[in-house]
Amino acid sequence: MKLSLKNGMEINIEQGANGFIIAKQFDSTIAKKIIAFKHNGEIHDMSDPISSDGIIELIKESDHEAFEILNHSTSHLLAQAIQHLYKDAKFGIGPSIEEGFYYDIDFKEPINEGDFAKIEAEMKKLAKDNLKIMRRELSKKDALELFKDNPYKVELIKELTGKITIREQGDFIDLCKGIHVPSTGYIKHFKLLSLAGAYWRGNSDNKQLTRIYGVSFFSEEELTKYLELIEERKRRDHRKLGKELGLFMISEYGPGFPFWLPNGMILRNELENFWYKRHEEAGYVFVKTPIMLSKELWVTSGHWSNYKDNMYITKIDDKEFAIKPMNCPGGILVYKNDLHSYKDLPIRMGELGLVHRHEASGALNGLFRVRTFTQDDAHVFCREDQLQDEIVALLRLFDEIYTLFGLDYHIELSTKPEKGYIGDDRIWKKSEEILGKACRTSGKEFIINEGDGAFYGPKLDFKLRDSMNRIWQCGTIQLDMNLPERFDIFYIDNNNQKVRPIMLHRALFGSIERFIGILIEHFGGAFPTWLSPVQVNVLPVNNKFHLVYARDLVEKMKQKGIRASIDESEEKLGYRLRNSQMKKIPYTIVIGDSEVRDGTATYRIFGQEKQLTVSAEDFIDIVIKSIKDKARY
RNA sequence: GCCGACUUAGCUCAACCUGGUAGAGCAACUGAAUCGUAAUCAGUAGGUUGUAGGUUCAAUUCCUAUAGUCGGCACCA
Repeated sequence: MKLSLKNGMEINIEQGANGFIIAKQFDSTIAKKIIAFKHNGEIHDMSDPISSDGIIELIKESDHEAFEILNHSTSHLLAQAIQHLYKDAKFGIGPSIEEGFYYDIDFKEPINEGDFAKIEAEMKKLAKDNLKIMRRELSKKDALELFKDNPYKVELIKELTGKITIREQGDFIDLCKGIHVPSTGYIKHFKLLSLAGAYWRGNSDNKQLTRIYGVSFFSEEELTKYLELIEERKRRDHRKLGKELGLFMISEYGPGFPFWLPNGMILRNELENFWYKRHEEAGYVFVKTPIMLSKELWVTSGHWSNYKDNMYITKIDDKEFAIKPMNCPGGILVYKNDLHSYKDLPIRMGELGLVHRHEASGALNGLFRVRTFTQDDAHVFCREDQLQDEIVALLRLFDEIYTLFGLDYHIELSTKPEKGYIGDDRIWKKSEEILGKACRTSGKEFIINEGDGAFYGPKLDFKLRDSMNRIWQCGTIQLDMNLPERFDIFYIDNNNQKVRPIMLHRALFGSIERFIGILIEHFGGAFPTWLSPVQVNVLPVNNKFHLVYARDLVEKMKQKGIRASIDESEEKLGYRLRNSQMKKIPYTIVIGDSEVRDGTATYRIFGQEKQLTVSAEDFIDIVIKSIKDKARY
């Protein structure tokens, strides 16, 4: 049978026992590298039956789809090896994921990472056997019979309709409609990475299975590269760098409650000052609301009924109070403190608000997930006719600031949840449209996250991608249809009528703590000059002859607002230079005979070996410009 | 909260499997060396091995509990 390839070529396909085998006429080297194929847009196994019309696109090793197919196949190989080594193991599911694969397995006896070596060895053996991966279809009844000893597969089969697809490789059979490589021989370069508990079907009421994570590549180089990436992530871990650079600490006396150390405070203050300045320019006013407010307020806002268990509660004179988990009710009280005319709107009310949330102990993670953090919050109260412009302005501001840090991002529009939401459908639909339209007006692409909105309104979430290719949710723009109603806020329109304003919640960094954590990892601790705790480090070659000039230079820099330090220790220059580099100080300058004689400074920038000599004044100007431009260096 | 692992000097690690009261490097301190771009040399000090129990003649080591941390899961207004 002949089919046309996407490039116009015609290829022969042959009907085999399981369907069709493609590309007989390709020479063996090319054919080997074809993993699967797309037919009319759908991905198929080499053994999938297809109709004889349509266009075929071959999926080769280099395609991302092939990576997914390989990893999914590797998860089956893992399961087969486990089946050989642990007779009582029962299998859940084993999909491919963004960076590899996992398989959820119910072990009779717990295993640990020490067992990986022998599992990998068994996998290698099975891969070497080059078992053909076969597809078969069964009736539901036969499938239930086949998997009768496995309650997990039985549960899955019961929910399926029509023919049940299974995969067979040697003595291993799995329920699976996914796409696979033609045989286990394709699986050569893989590694088991970690072990974790995971609830069956993601539901915490269910039993926890053991999840084994791994990753698989088509070449040893790719695997090595990936393992190096993991190492690099560990080197850049904000918890490690935070300790090394003296930015923050977490004491066992306060799990989830970070301490800010002197260097971290400098960074944080710079960030906050910048935030205030930029928002002031954007027409914001600022408030600070109390971190503890009475229970009634939280009952009114609805937080008491929704989040009581995650709030810290205390008593004052027998009256219940709660530490705020959000800033909005405080912001609303400020709004209600005045009567507002339609001419006053929009009111953009910013607050770096300290909030506390009782997060589950297992959720805590450095600065990324803490129990107390500062939201760079703002509440925008506006008229309906102003909403669109407000959102467009926010999109611009967010874009400007994320770009400043060199952070790529994408936007997700989260829409009305299935249930538990408030407000009527018409307003939801309209709000969702406005959010989408604002994105399009700003030329921002977005993807829709169906049903993922907050119960009180739809939102735009900003997901940042750091230099390590990981994604973090930071910014958010949320429409609130709940609080204005609950607190009965209004403005007076031009007919002297009370009108409910629209309320937007928005955060750009999300949490200052988390954002700094991201920055630490994104920059690997080597911050742009304006954020660096120490911006210039001065090394006199010899304390006898060069100290006076060096101190004088440091003093001059300090007067210009540069954070300069001097290393006067009686150590060799190489030693002090090394220390300076380890602290990732942007500029290190060396002062010796020639600098003192000529009134110059010889400097090198962090991470570079090049040395430059300029006049002391020029050097100061270079640093000041770097700070002012918020440039990397 | 759940599953698994881990916790030894300020930091990074060793000794634990097979019980006999802990070692190294860096940092700190003292001294010598005064040196031009990523670690000069020598010496000193530093630990009731996370905490609480238990087993044992003897526990850093084995057992139990507990706290914290890490990898995930669940959660994330």
